[in-house]
Amino acid sequence: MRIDEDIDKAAIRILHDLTGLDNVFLDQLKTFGRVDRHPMGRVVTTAFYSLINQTKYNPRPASWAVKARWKSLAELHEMAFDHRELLQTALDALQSQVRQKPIGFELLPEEFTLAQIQNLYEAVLNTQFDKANFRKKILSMGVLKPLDKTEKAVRHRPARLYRFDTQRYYSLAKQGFLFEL
Amino acid sequence: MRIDEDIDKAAIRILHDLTGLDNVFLDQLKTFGRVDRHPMGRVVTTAFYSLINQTKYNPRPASWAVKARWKSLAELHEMAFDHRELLQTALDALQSQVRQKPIGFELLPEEFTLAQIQNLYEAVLNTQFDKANFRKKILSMGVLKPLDKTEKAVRHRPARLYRFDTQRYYSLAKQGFLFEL
DNA sequence: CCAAAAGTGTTGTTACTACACCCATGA
DNA sequence: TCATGGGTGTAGTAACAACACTTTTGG
Repeated sequence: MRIDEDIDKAAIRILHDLTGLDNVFLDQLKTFGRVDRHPMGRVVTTAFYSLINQTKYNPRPASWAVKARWKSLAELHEMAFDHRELLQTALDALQSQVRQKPIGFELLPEEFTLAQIQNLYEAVLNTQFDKANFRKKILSMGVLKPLDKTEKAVRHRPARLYRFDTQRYYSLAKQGFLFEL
Repeated sequence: MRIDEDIDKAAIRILHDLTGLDNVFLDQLKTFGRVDRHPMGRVVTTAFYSLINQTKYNPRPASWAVKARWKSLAELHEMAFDHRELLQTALDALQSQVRQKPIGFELLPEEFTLAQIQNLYEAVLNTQFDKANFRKKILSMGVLKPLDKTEKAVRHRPARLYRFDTQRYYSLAKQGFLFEL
């Protein structure tokens, strides 16, 4: 972080410099400050995590970060320093946040099917949901706006598309409504 | 924080130096790093919050912090710098944490009555609960160990005392059980 | 017509709410 | 014996889980 830069701004800038990404969900996670966490000396790191929709955003790694690319969790092997711990903290935070705030939609296209949300939640929470019950629950929250559109070119009945209704969510939230999957 | 000191250790030390308190619940909250948050220059603060049981711990303010004392929220007026924001962040975190982790018991004596827990939750969450339903719910979690003791010297039917069963909580938590008020 | 996934309805069970009531104690 | 809070039971309702079933598309 620069001497004349807010910490949040620094996180945005660093993510942008590394990947070219901008205007993405970014949330402060935790500050890691064990004395021995870096072999070269004292380094205190405030970690942030971001949720990025691969269909909407195209990462362009900086020249000094050419090896930056998408990896599945399974692909990750050794990580530097205590970065495995940082990652685990982020995953825990994600699992806990995704159940009480509608941040899951950050990972979906603007328009999505109910099956896509369900798959997302099943992946993030590492569980299985009953299709009928899941859609009843998520629709009953009233924050999904059904569109007059369907999927195209699938070899089965095409699914209706939905949009997350931000306006509606905030007006409900103001009245004490809790998003809770 | 000292150059050779873990950030968590620093928080423990500072709390101890200021108040004499030791071995209390202490959790990292968030790191505040706006450029303009301190008029004297750039200050980045990692805030922690602590839950302290007044009946168990006796704060002894350091000589250079003689004005340190307990204040109710209502008593708080102006606070320095962005400390009002820090406090609000802590309160929000407390409300959200207390509903999903059994940290409320940090604020109670070792042995407590069900009415005490209920009062605590009502105060923290700023709500009211039905007595019968609240006790059914909290008892059904199975993490309260009933004692063969009751209150003394009350001019009504004395209430049974309970203890939070840490062992049991951890063994349940390992099986995926979620504390949720 | 078939396979595949979308989408709906029903039924039984569990959890929650509201509220009435009894109990034990000190004054 | 009264006031006060401790403690319990029940009935109605809402939420949830399981599962069977119908619908619509492409091949």
